[in-house]
Amino acid sequence: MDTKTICLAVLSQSDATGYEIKGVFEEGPFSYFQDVSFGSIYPALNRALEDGLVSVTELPQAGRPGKKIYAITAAGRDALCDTLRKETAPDRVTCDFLFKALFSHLLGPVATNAMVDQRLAELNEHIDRPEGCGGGLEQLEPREAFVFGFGHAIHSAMRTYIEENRDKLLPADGDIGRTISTEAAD
Amino acid sequence: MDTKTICLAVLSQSDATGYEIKGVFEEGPFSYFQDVSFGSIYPALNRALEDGLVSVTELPQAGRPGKKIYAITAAGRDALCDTLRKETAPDRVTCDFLFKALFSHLLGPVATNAMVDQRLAELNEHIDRPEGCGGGLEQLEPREAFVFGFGHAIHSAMRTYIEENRDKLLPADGDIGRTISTEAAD
DNA sequence: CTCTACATGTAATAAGTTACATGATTGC
DNA sequence: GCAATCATGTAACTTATTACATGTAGAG
Repeated sequence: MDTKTICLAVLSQSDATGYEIKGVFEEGPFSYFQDVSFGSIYPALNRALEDGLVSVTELPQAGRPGKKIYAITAAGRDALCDTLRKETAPDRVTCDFLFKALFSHLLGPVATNAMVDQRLAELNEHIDRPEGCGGGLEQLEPREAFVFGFGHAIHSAMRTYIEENRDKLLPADGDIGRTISTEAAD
Repeated sequence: MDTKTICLAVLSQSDATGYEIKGVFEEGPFSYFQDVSFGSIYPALNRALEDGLVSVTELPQAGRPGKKIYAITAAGRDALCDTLRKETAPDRVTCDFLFKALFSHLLGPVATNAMVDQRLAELNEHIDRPEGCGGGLEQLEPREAFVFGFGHAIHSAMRTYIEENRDKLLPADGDIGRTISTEAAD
């Protein structure tokens, strides 16, 4: 989703600074499917301000650059709803992992196993970390629980699939891949 | 994965034209996790040619612009292996669907239901279409079957999860969402 | 007669990432 | 003292998408 929409969506929940907007999708239960950087947030907020989609209250702070607390306007809310109704970008399961798996014969069994183990470790980290949301898991609203649970379900399915099928990525010779072969480690 | 790597990877399997490279990830069993357009393929191939990663054989055709059949070089194969060993970009479950689900209260029950139905239809289309690979499903190599099966498993998991939890996206009032309410259709 | 497949390529445009610049405070 | 957190912002860079330009042949 484009940065402008992300900003408007966060602001539709509560007023926030650019810094805080980044935090919503950087940590917490929703970090797994969106990503934003300051380099796109701040320009997006300024553009939204020019377009009257948000308003800003500046509160100066000692030393630090003044906090700019953004709030969504009625026009912003309309624009957000419009976008949510229109956009129907097809979903993407874009992981480089699959790409590498498809060409795992070029990697060799040792590097392939290492890659698979790493991917499983990443998945486990995500799955076994329900605290990721900052301790407020039980307070999630149903639709938030839906999104959080979606990630959990999908990552679990990935783990299961990988565990059950990883042998397909290795030569059929038996336990070559499990043993340290003569292949040079990278 | 960046276009250059995609091109090299396809060429590592067999010689191909830019047109054919696009086809590999546009249709067939691997189209669900990668995307490429001509606007990125042709420049990538020309850059790869300059860098000595591929060679080209031009065969003129009547009328049509001459076919340029690219082949990977030894240097290209090395570059490809290097990239596959290094890159460990975290995977992304980037679907706008989740984003919209998170803000489904702004859509209202009718639009939300429509969105969910549409997503389910898309998933079903993908899941129930094993012919997607051009009829050669049984001939897939194990690692290809792994990647194809991965998509199937994940899409099935998504479908199951959505079917079982879609009620979380609607108000808890019972069957409001299932009935045509007074809400205006978009 | 038009649309699609074949086949390559460029240019305008869009969008985001990374790195930098600034600067105080708090924890290690 | 050094890194991290808070806090905003700009500029350079990379990358890809879209639309266009060109042109034939076959299918409907």
